[in-house]
Amino acid sequence: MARRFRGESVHKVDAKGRVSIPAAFRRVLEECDPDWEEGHNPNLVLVYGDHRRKFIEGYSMTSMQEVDDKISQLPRGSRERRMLEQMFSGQAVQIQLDETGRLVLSPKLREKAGITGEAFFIASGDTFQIWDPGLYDAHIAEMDAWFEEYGEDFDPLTLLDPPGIGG
Amino acid sequence: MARRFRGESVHKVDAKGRVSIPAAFRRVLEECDPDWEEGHNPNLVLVYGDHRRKFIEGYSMTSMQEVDDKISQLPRGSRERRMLEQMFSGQAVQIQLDETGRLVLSPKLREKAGITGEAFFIASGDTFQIWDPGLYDAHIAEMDAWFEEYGEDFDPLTLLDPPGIGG
DNA sequence: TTGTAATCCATGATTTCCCATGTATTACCT
DNA sequence: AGGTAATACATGGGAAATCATGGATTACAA
Repeated sequence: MARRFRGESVHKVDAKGRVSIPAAFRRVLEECDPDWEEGHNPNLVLVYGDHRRKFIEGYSMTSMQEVDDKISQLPRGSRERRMLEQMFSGQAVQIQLDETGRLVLSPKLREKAGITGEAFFIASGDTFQIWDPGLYDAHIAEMDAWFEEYGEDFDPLTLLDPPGIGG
Repeated sequence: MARRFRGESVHKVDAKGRVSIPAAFRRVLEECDPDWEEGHNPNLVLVYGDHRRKFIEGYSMTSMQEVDDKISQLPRGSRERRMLEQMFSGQAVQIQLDETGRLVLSPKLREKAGITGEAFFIASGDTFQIWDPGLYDAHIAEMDAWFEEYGEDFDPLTLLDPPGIGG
């Protein structure tokens, strides 16, 4: 697995749909784009297909490649494969960052994710997510509620070694 | 498990948020950064987590890798995994020490940990923690109170071999 | 030609880098 | 052992590069 994204931040979305992506994310995209070279702009893939998810998912070229490889190992014509191909091929766009590290979220993408004036970026392993800040807050609140079930001073690290899974 | 951090100390935080980290910690970070080489500066990951966490946790690259690996073994999309990715990818930053062994705590990080003019560093196994000195004192007091429950002459080493858990 | 989109330029705010200094430690020599 | 030189550290200040963002300009296509 290539370098991972880290961090979270909010950026303005202007009238043209332009948004800066976190500078730290650019470094990862550059490293993970086999075609990238110094002085040029890295490519990435935005996946918006899953209608149950209210955010856009950003893939570096190498992590997209990993997904593609896995998909092509599924039996041709299988329901699973067709579904995944639709999502990662059809309902996704490959784009290139511009000179100043911005990308353009088309009206369709913005509409899908409910993004208007601001976009919230958050790393998630080898991908990152783009949310409407308000929707993300709601999402967090949900997570928190679930979290509370574990008690006040619960340490998430204990989730790393779930009982019953030999480590 | 790679080399462990040892020791504790207090360092000034300047107006730009720069702090020296304990020199001994640097040696560990260097050894535990696969990309590090003599004359360069080691990388590390700071995890600041959510509002419940009143300190910043520093990971060497290898110990972060261990956590990442464990996370990627959890089922994709499970709440546990999402929770952990949020914390270790989203609420974390990868940074590099500067030439003089300092790192920069961004305003967000300082605010999260309540750090102002000074930062307290303390080793904790294969990670270390960064606290506001005052909050750390309070934390210690709490720990002490809990410790008392075990009785005055309790030996902490006995915690290493808890009854009922085969070693 | 008239909107739409991709480029190019501009700028204030941050962040990084580079240099400087005083002090504490260690190494070394006599 | 005592003194001195040589490092390694902790900390500060300013210059330079990067970033986030807005506006204008040019290229394109309906």
